Amino acid sequence: MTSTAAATASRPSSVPGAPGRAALLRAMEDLALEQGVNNVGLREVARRAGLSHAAPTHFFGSREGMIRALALDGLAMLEDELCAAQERSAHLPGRERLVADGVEFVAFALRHPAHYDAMFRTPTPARGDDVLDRARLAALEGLRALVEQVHADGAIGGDPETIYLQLCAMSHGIASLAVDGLLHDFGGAAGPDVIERIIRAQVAQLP
Amino acid sequence: MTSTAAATASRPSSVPGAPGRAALLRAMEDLALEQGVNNVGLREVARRAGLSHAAPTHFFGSREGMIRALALDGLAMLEDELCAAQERSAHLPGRERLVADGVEFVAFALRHPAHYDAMFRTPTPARGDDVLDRARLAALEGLRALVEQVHADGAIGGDPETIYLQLCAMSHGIASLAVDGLLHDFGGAAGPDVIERIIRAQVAQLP
DNA sequence: ATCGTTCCTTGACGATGTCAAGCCGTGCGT
DNA sequence: ACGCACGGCTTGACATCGTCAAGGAACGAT
Repeated sequence: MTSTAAATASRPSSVPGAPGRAALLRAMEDLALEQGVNNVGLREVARRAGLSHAAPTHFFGSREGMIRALALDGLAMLEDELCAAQERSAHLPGRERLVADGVEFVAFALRHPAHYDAMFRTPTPARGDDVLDRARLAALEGLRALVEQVHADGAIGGDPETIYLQLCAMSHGIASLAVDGLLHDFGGAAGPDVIERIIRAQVAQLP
Repeated sequence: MTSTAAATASRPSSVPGAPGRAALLRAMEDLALEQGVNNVGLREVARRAGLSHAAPTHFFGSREGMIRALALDGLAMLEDELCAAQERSAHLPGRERLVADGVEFVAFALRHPAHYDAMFRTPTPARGDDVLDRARLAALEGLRALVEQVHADGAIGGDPETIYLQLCAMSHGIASLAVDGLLHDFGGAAGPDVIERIIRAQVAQLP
């Protein structure tokens, strides 16, 4: 029950029980990609999903609830995709696995900017929401475990906790800049492979 | 001279020509601190500033223009404060100066979260705005120059461009997480000095 | 045939962003 | 002294928005 309930709670877009709900989430993602998450309007989402103007409020309770739903959706996706990336790179040496995880994290943000915004860059629904906090922790648990394992294997030294935070901060920083189109600003003459270059440099420097 | 002219141009809130404008900017900062930048409403700002409901549109043209004004205001402040921090730490060894600059950057974000949001975390007015882009570059020029100087002094090795980007990404990442209250989530048992600890670790690892 | 659920709509409310038009004091030219 | 342009702001109106209460249609179970 718990697993089904959790899956249902965190990925409501895939349950067939409420067709309109999934349509709304899809429409919202489209709109968020076009005009940014905090410019999406409930009524426009409903219009695009072919439903009445109050359908979003019905399903999500409020505008904030709708963004929250997108965030939970995205966090479940990120958890899956980071896990898959780890399996894909399981045969590589320790530091390469860290690079792969970091690159995958930023790539996810660029692949799903609307989701990423809702997940980590929309301060409003972030405060005191246990479900959301837990989902965020769960999505990153893989990275944390990887750091500890690579550390245990002796491929890196130092304090694993600090290193995990460094990687989180750096990945989130690059992802945020990239999603906002600010990397080019900051980077000046930076090519398209800046992201991997920075992450690689970062991991190479670890003690 | 340049500093005065730049401050006047980029900090219109301080010119006495339009008393209402400064009052609006102040009211907006207050409101943004309470409910987040993208939840501030023009009418509520006007109300709090004691002006009519259309005063903000008169001065800033639009909601987006008002956020842009807050961003420019903040960028000028950041430029000044980073510069001051550099002078304060000019006598320290190279790496310590990098730490001081990074810590000051994040401290600024925590001291002025509303400004920081408008400056670096509000994607809407960021696209294709030369003035804003230029102001962002100018605000960070000090950090870039510092990295190059410390590199020229031989205190760090590697590619200064990459290192500058690393520091930017990391600082922005920490600042974003901290402003959103997510650092505690990610950090688990992290104390209040996490920020300096991460930055210090980062700088210590530089080649 | 009636009940209960699920899924959604209708209608209304106050509040918002934006635009056009106008008001009013200060300073300046004449 | 007088007009007059200009900066600084207001008034009023409009479409649109988020939210809420109430209700209805489809549909399986009883």
